[in-house]
Formats: sequence, C-alpha cells, structure tokens
Amino acid sequence: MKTFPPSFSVSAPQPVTRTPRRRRKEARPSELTAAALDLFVEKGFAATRLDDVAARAGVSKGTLYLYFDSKVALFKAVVEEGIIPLLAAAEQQMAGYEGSSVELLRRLLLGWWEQIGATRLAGVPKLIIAESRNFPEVAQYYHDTVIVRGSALLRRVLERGIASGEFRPLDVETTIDVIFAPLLMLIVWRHSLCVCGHDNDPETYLQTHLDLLVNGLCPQKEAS
Amino acid sequence: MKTFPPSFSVSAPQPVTRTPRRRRKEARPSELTAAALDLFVEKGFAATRLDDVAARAGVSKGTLYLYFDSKVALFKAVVEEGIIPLLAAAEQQMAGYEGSSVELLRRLLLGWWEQIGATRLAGVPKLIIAESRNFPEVAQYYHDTVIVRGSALLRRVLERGIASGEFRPLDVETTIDVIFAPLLMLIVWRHSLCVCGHDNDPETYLQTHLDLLVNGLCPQKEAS
DNA sequence: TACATTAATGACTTGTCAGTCATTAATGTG
DNA sequence: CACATTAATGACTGACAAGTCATTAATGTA
Repeated sequence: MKTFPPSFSVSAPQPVTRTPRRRRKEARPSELTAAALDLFVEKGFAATRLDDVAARAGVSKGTLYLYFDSKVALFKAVVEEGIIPLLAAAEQQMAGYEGSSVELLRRLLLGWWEQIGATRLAGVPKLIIAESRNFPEVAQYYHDTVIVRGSALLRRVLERGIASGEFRPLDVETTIDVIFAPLLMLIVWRHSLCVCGHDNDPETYLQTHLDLLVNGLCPQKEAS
Repeated sequence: MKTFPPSFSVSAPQPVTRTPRRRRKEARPSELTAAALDLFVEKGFAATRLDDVAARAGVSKGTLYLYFDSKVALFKAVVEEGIIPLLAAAEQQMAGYEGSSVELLRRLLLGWWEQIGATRLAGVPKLIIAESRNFPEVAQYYHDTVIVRGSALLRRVLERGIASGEFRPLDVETTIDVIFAPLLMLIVWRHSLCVCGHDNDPETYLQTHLDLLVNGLCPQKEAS
C-alpha cells in the first residue's frame, strides 16, 4: 500500500521515495469519502483518525480539511454519497410494484441486505447505533435523512398488506421497528461482536427472520 | 460540583470546603462499580472518564486504581456484580417451570426487560454492542460469561416447545438470535438514538414483538 | 522561461485522559 | 498521647488526535 524505499537500488533514483504532489481538486472529495467509509466501518467514528483517512486517500490531513470542515462533515458526505442514492432507487422500484405484499416485504428486506447489509455500507448504520450517543449531531442528521425515509418504505408495505387483508391489522409504527431490528442486529454482530467468535450465517438468519415474521413460531392451526 | 472557596466569609470556618478523608476500604469497590455503571450507561465505555467515576463515588482517581487495575477491570466488576446474579436467578426459576412453552418464552423475555432492559443495567449490553469492536477483551469476557449463558436459556425454551409440538421445528441457534435482536435494539434505541426524538413505548414494542413471534404477520388460515 | 495562482503539505497548538507515584492524613494500638 | 500502618490524594507523565496555518510546489499562462 505504502511506497517503501527498496533495500536494493533501482534504476530510477528516488530521493526519499516521496511521490510528487498532484493537484487533483476534482477527484479528492470522493477519494476521501471512500477512504473514510473504509476506516469508519473498520474502527468506528470516534476511533478513526483523520490522519489515517488522509493517508489512505493518498493526501495529508491538511488537504482533508481543504475539502471538509470537520470530522462530522466528512461523515455526512459519506452518507450522502453512499446511502441516499440507494434509498431513492428503492423508492422508485417500490412505486411500480404490483405483486403480493409478502413478496414485496421479502424483496425490501433482502434488497436492504444485498445493497447495504452485506456491503461496506453496513458500517454506517452500525456506527450510528454505536456512537450516536456521543455524536448527537451525527445521529440527528442520519435520523432525518435516512431513518425517516427508510421507515416510510416499510410503512407503505405494511399498510398495503393490511389493506389487502394479507396481513393482520397491527400497530404499524411499532411493527416497523420490530421488523427492522433483527437486520440491524445482524450487522452489529458482523461488525462488532464478531471479535468473539460468535457468528451467524446471514442467509439462514434472514430466512429464519422472514419465516418467523410471516408464519410465527407456532404451527398453523389448520385442523382446528 | 467542585468546592470553591466562597468569596464571602461564612460562620463555619471551612479551610477550603474540603470534606475530610474517610478510610472505608470495604465500601469503596461497590460504590465505585455503581458510579461506573451510571457513567458507562450514560456516556459509553470509551467516553467515560475515570476521574468522573471516582468523583461520583466520592474519591479521587488514585483511589480507584487502588481497587481496580484498569478501566477494563472496572467494567468486568460491573458485569460481575450486576448481571451474573440475574442470570443465575433466571436459570433457577426456569428449572422449576411447568406451564406452556409460549408462556415460558413470554416470561423470559418480559423478565429480561423488567430486570435488565428497563433498568440502568440495560446500559451494559448496549455498551457491548456499541464498543466491542474497540475493546475486544471486554467483548470476549461478556460473550463468554453472559451471552453464552443467556442463549442457553432461550435454547432450552425453544427445544422444549419444539419437543412438545407447540413450536414448529426451526433452526434453534439462528432463532435464538432473531428472537433476541428486537430486545437488544429496543435498548439501543432508548440509550442511543433517543437523542433524535424517535422513541418507542417499550410495552407496545414488546407486545408487538411477542405477538409477531407467536402469530406471525399473516392471519391464521382457519378457513383454508 | 518567468510568474501568478492555489492545491497540498506537515509541523505545531491545544486539549484530553489513562495510568503513576511521592506525599498526606485517618485510624487503631500500645 | 505517640506512632506505625496504610487508605487516600492529586499533580504529573506520556500518548494520542482534532484542527490550524505558514510554507512549498504543481500547474497554467504570458
């Protein structure tokens, strides 16, 4: 990753193996947010050093501050770039859907897993869960721009299913949170508690969750 | 919080308004763990300053180090004192239970809520979820002493229910985690994301979770 | 090639906090 | 009371990291 001075001499004379400066105003911001996402995911928000973010993006810390006012601003940019577009796409897709509500719910949850849960982006919600207490500004921003909008998607599915009689009438607002909790805990397990060996197979976990959700714990009382 | 010399003179001649030292070797440890629990819950593990823990317990930081080798040791003591006894009690209770498995599951989850989730102790699992990545030693300790033992309780309930035909045959290990996830997320909401207004009524939340668990999302197909 | 513009740098300032240790004083005993 | 024991103190150290800014040098233009 880094350029070390080789212990044997090479044809090109490298003064101190320092790559020359490059002026790349356009490319810096996205390179910095990409580096930041990696490190936020790996170490958490508080534990990520901006020196490291800058180094991974191939610049110095001073340069980072040229493009982002603060650590918080950098995080907001990561969310803006990584999550918001996915939300917009999901809203689009759902608008045109015509099948059953059970299937729609399944697609929504599995889609979230594929596009966020199973990717580097999963670090973002994990980080919010872990650190919002210490960074209320960050939490507020994420709540207003992501959670509210994501909840609305689930709300539509549930209301749709209840209206069509596919679902029992439930407390929709509470059910949204109950349904989503296992997905969030799945990424928490995979990004935090993994350190102590305990781990789940995500496929099995999601299947089990959906199965419990749709069918419950008890056998269908067909013969009653 | 701190004792300032008053700018006007007071009848009682307070040299610098400093309470005299007291030697209370016996009482210190539990006073310190109590103070630590409060602050860990409020601020998280990393963000809790040992100066503050000591101050809340009415001693200086040096005294804290007289009784605990490190911040991690202090945390372990908090778990040892707060959580382990509850686990032991739950195991005891469950051994003698004779009713239905649905009812046993309900009692287990609601009992967890009453004794941990709704109390100051809820901060402990929340803290593990949030910070295990940065403190693997802490996570490992908690996994080995609490999570493994708690999972065993749920496992017994599920196996009992499956054996009696009350529950469908399921992947028990995965189901344990899926069932517990919403409870953990509930305390995360209440201890972290509360900062941004979003909040649930715990009673409704738990009822909804149990209802979904036992009955699922769809109406019972009685007439099929 | 000479020069103006400004992207990029990294040493520095400032503040925080875990953990240490020489000093102080509370308490029991003879 | 005199004094030994040891609980308690808090100033200090060392390490770390966010944010700043005077300096450096890449690049385009005349």
